[in-house]
Amino acid sequence: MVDKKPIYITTTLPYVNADPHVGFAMEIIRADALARYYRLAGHEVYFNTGTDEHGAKIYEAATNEGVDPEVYTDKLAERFRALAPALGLAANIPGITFNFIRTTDKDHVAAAEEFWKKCEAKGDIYKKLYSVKYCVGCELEKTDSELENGRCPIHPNRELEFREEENYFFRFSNYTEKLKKFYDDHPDFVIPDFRFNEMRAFVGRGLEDFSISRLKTKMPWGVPVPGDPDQVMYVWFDALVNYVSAIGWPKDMAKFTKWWPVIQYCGKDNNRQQSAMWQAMLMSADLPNSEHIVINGFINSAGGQKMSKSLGNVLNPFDVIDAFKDVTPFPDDVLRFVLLHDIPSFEDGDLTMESIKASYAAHLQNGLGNLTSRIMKMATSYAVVYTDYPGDATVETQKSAVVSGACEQFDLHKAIGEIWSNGIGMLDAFIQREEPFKKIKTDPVRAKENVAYLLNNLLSIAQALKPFLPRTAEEIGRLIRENKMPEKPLFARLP
RNA sequence: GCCGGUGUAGUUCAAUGGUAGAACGAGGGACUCAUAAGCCCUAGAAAAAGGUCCGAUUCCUUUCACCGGCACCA
Repeated sequence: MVDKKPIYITTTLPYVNADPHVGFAMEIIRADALARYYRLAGHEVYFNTGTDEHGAKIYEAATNEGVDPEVYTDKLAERFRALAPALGLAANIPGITFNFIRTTDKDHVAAAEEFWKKCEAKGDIYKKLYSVKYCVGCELEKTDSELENGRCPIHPNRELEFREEENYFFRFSNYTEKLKKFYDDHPDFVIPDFRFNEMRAFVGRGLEDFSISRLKTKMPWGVPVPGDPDQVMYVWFDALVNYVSAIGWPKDMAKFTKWWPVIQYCGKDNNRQQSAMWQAMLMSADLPNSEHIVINGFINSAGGQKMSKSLGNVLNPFDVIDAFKDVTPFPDDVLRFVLLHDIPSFEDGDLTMESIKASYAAHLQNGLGNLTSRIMKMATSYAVVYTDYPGDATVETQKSAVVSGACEQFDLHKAIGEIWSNGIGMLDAFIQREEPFKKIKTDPVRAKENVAYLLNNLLSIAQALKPFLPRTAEEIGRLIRENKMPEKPLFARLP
């Protein structure tokens, strides 16, 4: 067997100041589906996810609860760790190394410090006095984007104070030309192309240095800055390093070299950090750049309305799974299905509990589930087992080429859509056209050939579905192998 | 404001300089292997105005609407 290139896929690390939301569930499910796809294609795969645990917001939240940040983050990290079993992630698949990193892990902290030193040795880190805008009314620092007409929108009658603070900065400005060249040399670096264009425009305007540390007296919850006990790293700097520390950098360079570079999934609000800032940091540390940055859109509520707590339209991934637990043994696959099938790969999409139920009924209950039952009913009744069927190699090859082509372009929405439009629908039509259930009385030989053909194709659908709906695909495969009807409907009607 | 994008059936999307396709939803029909599922049929669409062209949904211009980006929120 030819050794295929090892594949390293990572999600961003969600900030643990809130429970997992459906947008992150989508990100991690897409990354998981891609990981499974590459594994099935014969690659060894490293799958990384985890939690980003430093920074002011977490420090404040912990303080408000009156607990140490360590205690607070330990609790929240477990909530995110629980996503793996709940979402059917590939945590125990041979050939896929599942890694859950916390930015508070000892190795990660050491890696962040080492990374800092590399950038510093390069001359890309310097200390600078700069002024932050401070609203006395809010008792908070304000960024320019938070201001209206140079004033705090909550306290427009108060003058902003300018407070001086000394922080470390990263010489992002050194990398304007290098990033431009890198982008030009890697025309598929950011996916989709319109997100890449945004980055080209951003870098094209010229880059400003950004701050990468905070005063420890104000915010102690961070990785210490090497050689300066008064400062901790700003959470971005430390968190981004996880993509290399997760695969052993710098202490296990053999492991690092095996897996790097990485395919990174992230939301559209993370484009700049991943595609520009992190890439400049890698250049500074003399490490090769990432391989691809894949940018997801957001999930909105009905009519494209943003989800927000105040509107009460926030969709919780665990609620979705819960809503289907009584009608199917695979409620996690229902969530995976709607996130992959109903949301465009690169644009924003809408999702509500109502739309999920409609999609479930149309595609899983009346589609895949029903098709499996009707085929397996005939297969068991006529004693047709799954070996020695005639097959239709041409059609199958074309279909799988479309699916795998779409996967390799990160268009998982297109890939799973193809399985429904050119797989399931065609088999239902075939049954209607050939009527093997009638033919069995007049021409049993032909009828059994028809059923064998159906079994063959149902199996190929199950194979194609493995990256997307792993448990369902496995169950359909089992039914075919063991020549059994489903004991209960795979996807029963909702009450 | 500047830059980029989008505007096609009730909804989500597709293709195309020459008859605009599909899926979901809606209405109807014949069947029965199946989860009253599935199959077949039907209805239903180019934001507005101008230009180029024999011919424009497609190319160009303008208007309108919506979306994204324009750095320290992770």
